[in-house]
Amino acid sequence: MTQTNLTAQNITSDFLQTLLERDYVHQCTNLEGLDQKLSKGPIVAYIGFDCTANSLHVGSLVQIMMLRHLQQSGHKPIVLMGGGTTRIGDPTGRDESRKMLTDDQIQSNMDGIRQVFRKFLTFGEGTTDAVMVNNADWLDQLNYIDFLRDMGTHFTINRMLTFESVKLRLEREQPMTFLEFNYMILQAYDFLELNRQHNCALQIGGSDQWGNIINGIELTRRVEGNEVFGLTSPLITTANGTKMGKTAGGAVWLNEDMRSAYEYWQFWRNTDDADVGRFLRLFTELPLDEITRLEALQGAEINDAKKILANEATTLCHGREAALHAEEAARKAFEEKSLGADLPSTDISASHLQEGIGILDLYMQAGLATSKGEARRLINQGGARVNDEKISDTECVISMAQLNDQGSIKLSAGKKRHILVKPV
RNA sequence: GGAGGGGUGGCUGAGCGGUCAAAAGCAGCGGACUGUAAAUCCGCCGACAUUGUCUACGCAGGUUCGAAUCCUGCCCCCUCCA
Repeated sequence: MTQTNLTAQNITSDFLQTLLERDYVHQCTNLEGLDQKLSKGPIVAYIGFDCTANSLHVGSLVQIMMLRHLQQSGHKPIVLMGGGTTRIGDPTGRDESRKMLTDDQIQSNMDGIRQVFRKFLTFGEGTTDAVMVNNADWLDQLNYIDFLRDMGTHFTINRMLTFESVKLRLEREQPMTFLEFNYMILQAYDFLELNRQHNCALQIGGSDQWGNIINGIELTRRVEGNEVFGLTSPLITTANGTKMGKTAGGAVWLNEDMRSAYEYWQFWRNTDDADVGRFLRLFTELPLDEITRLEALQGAEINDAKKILANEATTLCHGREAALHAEEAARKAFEEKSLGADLPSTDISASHLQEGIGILDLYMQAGLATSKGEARRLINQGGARVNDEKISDTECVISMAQLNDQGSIKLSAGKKRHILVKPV
């Protein structure tokens, strides 16, 4: 289980070639072996996803993109939904056990996540079509004693205690329950099961999954005598050291009903200068020479590269049309400082507006402030604008009179947050 | 079961009878500077109400003119011992 020298030299498979060139690879259990296998013909590979929320966010995007590249290289991706393991909770990187989710919550989360994958992968019955499976299908039926006898013998406590996820908890003297301790065994069993059912030969995951992946590989070898592989991606951080994907409004969700295409576009548009090249490689499919050119842009010109990054990334997730809309809305809002009909909008009762709505309430209804106090602060500090006119009176009333020609009112909070209020 | 330590605002973490809506840092928000970047600087940062009211320091009571701070009971967490 040695870590191989990670260079694109001597690599013959398209898939690994792409991954290495674009910096997707952190560690691989056996790069040469995997390369050979990939070169001989289509293989099946999987990535597991938790069902802890009803959408994935950009934190999972590297994983998703790897599956996409896999499929485009002529291999078969399996999206493993952790319907069963989500009931346990992965202790990796956590100090506390996860709160329990009900089966209903898990089910509805899975439904939401499924929507995301349709955008990035082609599903179906063909050899390279993606499939989605749920580990609850096999985990839920396990018989405890049988499972212990069949699988338990392949794991030693001695070794399990050396895994990072366990060791850290123990060292930090944070309690780890037996339930969580079993997580790695169940995840290992997933790999074995997928190898049996689908001849799956590769598990991909984030670098924090290394230990879990190793366990699956070893279990599969011991039980089936099959050699399977593991590959991890680096943890993606931003230039200023924070985990990528966290933003003012919380997680950057991939489902459009949780994060509009406009906001998604804006997220990429606001990428740190230093991250532009790396993100273009990871999150777009532009050719490498084009990326090299873009990331070399200096000063304000790098904004052009950011727009391309935003367009490409948004296209992958929400479609070309939505991306262009978002770009146009942004152009109007930031470059022309005009109203921007494509900005996100919110509805408001027309009769309410007839009577007039206090500016503070309006900001709250538009979601630009969470309390009147916050709205008041915004106004007092000069960050509030209605139709691009600064508001200084916290008591002013907004009515139909403020409607612009498009029949809406543009509300701004600061320089970046804009929303159109439309009477209904 | 025994001994000790602790539960404070989104987080970290001070306060240990009034001057505490509660230090400090982080996060967040606004402004300036810029390139819708970074760094930096300034301001704000419980709620409602035009400076007063209400809600807040694990939960429930009590002492006091007055408690996050003292007392009682309960819940939860941690450490050590058996």
